[in-house]
Amino acid sequence: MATYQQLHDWIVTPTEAVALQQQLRHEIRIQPLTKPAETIAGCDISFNKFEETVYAGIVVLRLDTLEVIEEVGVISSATFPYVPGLLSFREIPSLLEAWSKLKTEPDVVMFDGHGTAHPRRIGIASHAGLFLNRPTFGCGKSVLVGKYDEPAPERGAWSPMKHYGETIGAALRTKNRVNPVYVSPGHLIDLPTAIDLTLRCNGGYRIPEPTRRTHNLVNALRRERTAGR
DNA sequence: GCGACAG
DNA sequence: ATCTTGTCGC
Repeated sequence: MATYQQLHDWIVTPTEAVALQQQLRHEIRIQPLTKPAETIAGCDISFNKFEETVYAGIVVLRLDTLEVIEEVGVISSATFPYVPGLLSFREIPSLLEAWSKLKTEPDVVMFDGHGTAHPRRIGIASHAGLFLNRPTFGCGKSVLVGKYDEPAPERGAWSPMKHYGETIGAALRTKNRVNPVYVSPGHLIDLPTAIDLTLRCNGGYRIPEPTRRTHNLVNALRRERTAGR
């Protein structure tokens, strides 16, 4: 089974969560990959509004063919509320449960959210990367912080996201004439590599395959386990 | 002080 | 995030 490091407790108050981020941000490493990646995993959770039950899942695919190698889904519970900037405290606990059930060890992990494109430079992708101790990056559908110039309309075009003068990520076009996705490194990876991997996960949709497939998985799980109430 | 605000 | 049908545009 896949393992991870339990760096700290998840039962914290919003104030303590921010303090933890300020402490953990210094451990994040933005650098090229140490070894070429052959497999990539997507992570996501689904839930019914107003309910604490969450359906978390992870789908692992081969980078060259995008064929699914493994997928796991778990039914868990999220106690921490959704607070902009503190998403990791709501989603990571359940995702770690799913992670522990994996038989395969993904070379890199993609998250539905941001990495360094965060007010304190430690979004869910960066935070999870520290626990998983492996390359991670974020690919979100909307911006949390940062400004950018509209990239060219063709797939592959991108422009840097800036925040307080620094480049924190990129607005990347994954499909012609369609809104861009927002890519940012999480941990043990750099922006150019994160952009490259995102483009390599093309399935013809705006959302890259790891995230898209996982989203479908957890939604199916939620609906079947919620069908009759 | 007034907005903005990943999923 | 989730709730939902049709509709405008390439």
